[in-house]
Amino acid sequence: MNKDIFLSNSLGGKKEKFVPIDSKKIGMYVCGPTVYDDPHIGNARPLVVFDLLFKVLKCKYGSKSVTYVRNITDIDDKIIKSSKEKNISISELTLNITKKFHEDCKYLNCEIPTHEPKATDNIEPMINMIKELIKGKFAYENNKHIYFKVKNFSDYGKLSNKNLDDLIAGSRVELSGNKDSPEDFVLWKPSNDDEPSWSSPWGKGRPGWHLECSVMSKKYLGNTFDIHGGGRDLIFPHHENEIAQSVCANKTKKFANYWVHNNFITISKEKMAKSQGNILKISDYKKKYNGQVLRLALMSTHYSQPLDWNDKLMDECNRTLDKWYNCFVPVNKKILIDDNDLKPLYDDLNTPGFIAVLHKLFDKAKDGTLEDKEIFSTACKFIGLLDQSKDKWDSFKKQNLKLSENDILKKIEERNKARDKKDYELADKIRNELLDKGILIEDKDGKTIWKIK
RNA sequence: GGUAACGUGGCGGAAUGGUUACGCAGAGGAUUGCAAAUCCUUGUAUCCCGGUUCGAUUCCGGGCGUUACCUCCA
Repeated sequence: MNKDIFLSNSLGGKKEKFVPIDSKKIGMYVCGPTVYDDPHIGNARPLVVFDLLFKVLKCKYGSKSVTYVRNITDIDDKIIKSSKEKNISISELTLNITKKFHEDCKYLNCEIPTHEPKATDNIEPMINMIKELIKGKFAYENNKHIYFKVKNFSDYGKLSNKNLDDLIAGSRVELSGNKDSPEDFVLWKPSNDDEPSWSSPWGKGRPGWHLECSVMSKKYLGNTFDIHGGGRDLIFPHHENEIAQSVCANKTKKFANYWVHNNFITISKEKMAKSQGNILKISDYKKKYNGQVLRLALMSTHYSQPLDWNDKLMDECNRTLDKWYNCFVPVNKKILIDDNDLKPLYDDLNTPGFIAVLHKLFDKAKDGTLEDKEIFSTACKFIGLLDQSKDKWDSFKKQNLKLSENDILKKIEERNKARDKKDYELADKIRNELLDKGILIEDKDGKTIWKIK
C-alpha cells in the first residue's frame, strides 16, 4: 500500500515518518537473547513486536527488500556464571537455551529472521573493531583490558538523554582500578583458565557486552542502517554503547536512524525481570494455551506501553480466538487488505487498533459471504493469527481433555434420555458434571453438541 | 538526586482541538424445559488546578499519583 509507516523513535522521542535509506534494501537489527536461561514472556514481547514490524515493512516494500537480523549472544559473564551454577559446559548451556528459544519463537508463530548470527562466530571482526577504536584514540589498553573512552565521543548520552556529569554524579557506575574514568566500558577483558577465551593482540580473553551487536549489524546491514530495536531496558547502557562503538569505529555520523523500543511486561505493575523473581516462562503456557493466545495477548497493548500481565487476559484472548475460528476459512488466493484496515499497523504498530478492525471484519464475515470470511482470515493471518487450521486449533484443546470422547457421548445420550422423560433434574445434573470436567453442552436445533470450555 | 514515560467507563485498551473506537463484564429482550451458544438493544469515562482557545480529555505550565532507567535486564 502507498501509505506511510510511522514509528516512535527513541532517538529524539517523537513519532516520525519512516523514510528508508534505500527502499529496496531496508535493514532492521533487533537485539536477541543472551542464552543463559529459559526465555520468559518479557522476552517474548520484542519477538512478537519486531516480527510484526518485519511483516509491515515487507508489506510496504516487498518481502525481498527487508533484511531482519536478530543476534544470539552466546558469550557473556552471565553465561559463564549460569554454566557454573548448573554445572554444565558452556556449549551445552548455550545450545540448549538456543534450542528452547527457537521452540518458543515457533510457538509464538514468529517468522525466522533473515540472519541470526552468533557472537562466538564473530570474534575476529570484534577484535578488528577494537583495533580501529584504539587507532582512533577512542579506546585504550590497561592491564590487558581494553576500555572505550566515553569522554572522547561527544554524542554520548544522546539516545538515553543522559549527560556525563549526571552519570558520574549518580556514581552507580562500576569503579575499576583499570579504568581511566568510571563511565568507560569494557571492550575486551582477559579470561581465567576456566573461562572461554580467544587469542587477541592483548592476550587471551573475551569481548565485553555491546560489541557483538555493533559488529554483527555492520556485517549484515552496513555502517548505517534503518531500524534498531529491542527492549526499553537496553537503551542504557547497551544501545548507547553500541552507538558509541559503531560511530567511532566506522567513522560515520549515524548508526541506526530509527530506534524502536518495546516497553515491559509487568506483574502487579512491577517489571517482570529475572532479578525480581517474578518471571513467567514461555514454556509454562505451552500445555494449556495455543501459541496464538499468547501472541494475541502480547498484541493487546501498544508496544510502547507497559503490559500488565494476568490470567484473565489469556482467557479473554483464548475466547476471542475461539470465536474467531468460527469464521476461519483457508485462503489460497491473494487477497489485499483494505488500506484503511491496515492503517493502524502502519501507524506505529497500533495493534489494539488493528484488533478492533479484526472484530469489525469478523462481524461482517459471520453472516457474510465466503469472500468476507476470506478477507477476515487474511487479515488475521497477516499478524500471525489463525495461521493453522481449525482442526489443529480444536485438537490442541482436546489434548488437555480428561474424558474420552466416547465417555462424553455416552453422558450426552444418558442426558437426552432423561430429557425425553422430562427428568430435568437428572439432565441438569449430568450437564453440570460434564461442565465440572470442562465440557460445555449446547442444545441446538434439536441436537446436542459439546465443546471444550 | 538526575532522566523519561504514563494517569481514559466496572476491567482491559485505542484515538482525538468540537461529533468520544474496540473487547470483556453488566442490564434488557429474542430463543430455550431451564441453560449454554447465538442474535438484537443498551448505560457508564478522559487524575487535580491554572493558561492558550469560540471550544481541551487532547496543546502549555504547575501539582498529585504510578512506573521505569541511571547496575544485569527484553
